[in-house]
Amino acid sequence: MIEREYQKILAECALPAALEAVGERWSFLILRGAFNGLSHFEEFQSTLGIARNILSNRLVRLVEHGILQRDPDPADRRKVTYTLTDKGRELLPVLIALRQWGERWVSGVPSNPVLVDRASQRPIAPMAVRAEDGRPLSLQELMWVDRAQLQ
Amino acid sequence: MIEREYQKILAECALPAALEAVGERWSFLILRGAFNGLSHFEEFQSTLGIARNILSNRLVRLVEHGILQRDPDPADRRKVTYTLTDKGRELLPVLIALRQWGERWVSGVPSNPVLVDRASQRPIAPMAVRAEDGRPLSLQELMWVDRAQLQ
DNA sequence: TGAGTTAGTTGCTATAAGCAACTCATATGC
DNA sequence: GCATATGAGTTGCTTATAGCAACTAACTCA
Repeated sequence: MIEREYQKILAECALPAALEAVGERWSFLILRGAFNGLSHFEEFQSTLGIARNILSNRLVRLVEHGILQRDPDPADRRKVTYTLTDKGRELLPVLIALRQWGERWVSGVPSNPVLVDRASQRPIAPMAVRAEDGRPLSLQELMWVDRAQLQ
Repeated sequence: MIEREYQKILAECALPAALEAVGERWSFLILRGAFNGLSHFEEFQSTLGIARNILSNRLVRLVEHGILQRDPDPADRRKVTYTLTDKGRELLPVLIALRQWGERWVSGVPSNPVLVDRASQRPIAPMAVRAEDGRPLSLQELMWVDRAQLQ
């Protein structure tokens, strides 16, 4: 494959765009905190142990990208709540996939708490690349196809 | 929820461990390149436009973490090939989830090339958190449960 | 009114990223 | 066999990002 083709492949991929929004250090950990119920500056700061100026900067950026929403608390005007937007909530598959990978290949120990299906009370399935019908696919069952090639 | 509990929740999560391995700038883009067939230093460098010293450092770290494998080419002793290990290949769900999120929420345009099921020649399903039986679950259908609580 | 809380900001230092030029071992063409 | 090119880095220097400690300003609560 010639280099020109690589350039094209990699230029038409949304991964760099995604990383631009959430690829900085601490961003994922702040989002994990938000998924676990953190919502105030001091909560994020003391729980994550992140430097205050960095946290401030990251929160501004996540809000600018529409991933978190910043709302002054009307009841206590010192307080500000940061909550996930739809855009932010849709990052859950990314966080869970990374966490499961870390669990299996890095830390080696099961994480806690566990995300469970409310109905069955059973833990969620491992994140996997799947066919339209939901069947998990291995790398051998996958191939890259140029969009234009798709009938 | 008191702060002590947050500390515990976040300490028992494998996400920080995962980020330690692949959370640095460029790591994901290097891995994306590897999934797309890049294997040589000069290929990564010219395709990604990454500084040579940073690329060198990132490749060393990914090899140290067992995510890439470094092999001198016996046919041309100047060349070295970097290939994904099983540990590296299992990061595909993370990369795909991020790419799909970026596609939907940041770039707004479909990425190319597309990952398809070799059998059906149809694109893969969107990455989602799913129940054991493969059913996609929304955030409302999910809850965090302490591991010890599980029957 | 005075102490404590919340969400930051400021100034300074340390670590990481980026750039250009260079090295060194090999390969290739004449 | 020698000049030239290639592949995989390394070195030195500059710029950007992260981390730390101390400070501020608005507000709350006793």
